[in-house]
Amino acid sequence: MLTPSERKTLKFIQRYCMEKGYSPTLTEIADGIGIKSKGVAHRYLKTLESLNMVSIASHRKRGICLNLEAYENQSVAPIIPLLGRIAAGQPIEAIEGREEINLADFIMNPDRYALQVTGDSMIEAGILDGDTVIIKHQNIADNGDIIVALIDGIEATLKRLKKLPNGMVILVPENKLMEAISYEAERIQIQGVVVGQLRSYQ
Amino acid sequence: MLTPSERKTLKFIQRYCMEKGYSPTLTEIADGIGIKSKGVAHRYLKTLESLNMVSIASHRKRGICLNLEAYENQSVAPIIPLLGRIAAGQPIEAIEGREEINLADFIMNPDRYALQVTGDSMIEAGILDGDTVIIKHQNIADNGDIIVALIDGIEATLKRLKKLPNGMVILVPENKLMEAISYEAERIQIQGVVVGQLRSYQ
DNA sequence: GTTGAATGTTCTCTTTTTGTTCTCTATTAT
DNA sequence: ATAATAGAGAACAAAAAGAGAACATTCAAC
Repeated sequence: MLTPSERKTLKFIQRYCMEKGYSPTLTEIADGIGIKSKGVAHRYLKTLESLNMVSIASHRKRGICLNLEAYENQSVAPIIPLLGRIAAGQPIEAIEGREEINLADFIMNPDRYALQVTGDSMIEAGILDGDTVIIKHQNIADNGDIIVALIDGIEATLKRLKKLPNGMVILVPENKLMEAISYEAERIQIQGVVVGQLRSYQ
Repeated sequence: MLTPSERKTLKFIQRYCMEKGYSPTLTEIADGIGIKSKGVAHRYLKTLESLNMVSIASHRKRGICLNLEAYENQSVAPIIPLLGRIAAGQPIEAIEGREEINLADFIMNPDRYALQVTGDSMIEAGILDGDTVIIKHQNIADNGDIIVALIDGIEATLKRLKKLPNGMVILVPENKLMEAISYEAERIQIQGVVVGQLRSYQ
């Protein structure tokens, strides 16, 4: 298991390579992880090499190579570097403070589960056919929440919730081609609320 | 059987490891379970070790390792149950075979990073303002891929790629209100391809 | 080629942080 | 009373972190 400093070193190299396309020098590593001694940086690098996390071309400058397979096994926490913010017409803008995303935040709670979405009823809310939604299991929801609703105890559907003062409930699809339908509150059972959404393009 | 304090210690370690990817120090454990003495934390740890709940690398810092039995109680891997498929107008349909999603599979690769999206240029592809996209770092892409493009080495943008036979490149936004713009291939540098997307509603 | 600056390698040393082992006290249930 | 559980904290051992010097090698400019 890596020490925090070694981990920091690995992260720095990973990030550096990602951004620049070539590996950093020892001095840059030292600087990047906030120390002054390149000798120390070299020691960390040697540890990473002995663990097969990186390969080092001896004496070559910028000769560090990330070893992909070993890295995969090692990464226990679902953490991915967050490089910045992208907006049309601007350079990628760095984000202060938060430098990585922890997917565990998505699912830390045991009352979450996933559903795969079929159909286009929520397409204008950015939930497409084939997407996966993360549901938090709960029986009540607020106006405007996207919920998993069970109608008459049989049909399940993903819709935006709208509660009316007169006790009626409207399930609103996010698709111009479909119509919102209203029900008596007793017919609708809330099974959960959408707290996340993910899509894979692979 | 575990005493309440020992259970609390184990839970804390599980949670810590999942979030950070490495084990806590004794002081952190003490702090995490609400006591002041790291000596006491060490005693609990020793009990957990004798019960084979954890392994401890002697004298190593952050050398705690959760054992399998301990894992089983509470999932430490970034796994979330996939309950089924939801379609409007039908009961939730169970999915055969794959009953859980491992978020690590989803994105964990050393050549992946995340970017936060600003703007509405890809809204019709289901990528909304504020979403996070997972980028795979590569310099070539296929027609139809959604890419991070660097224009003239300065501007970064997220667009769908369209390559023309005459060497021109068109960056196509997925928004009716915006126009596709074509460039000479030399002006466009591909920084990566979108392989995933996620959104949090919290 | 030669040369020199930049970079990689190998050390020794010190400081800081963390793990380990104690002893002592308090509380609670049997 | 006794045993089990909880906690505080001191004292020491060991690992990790860091500084920095000295030397080796590379690589690009000349």
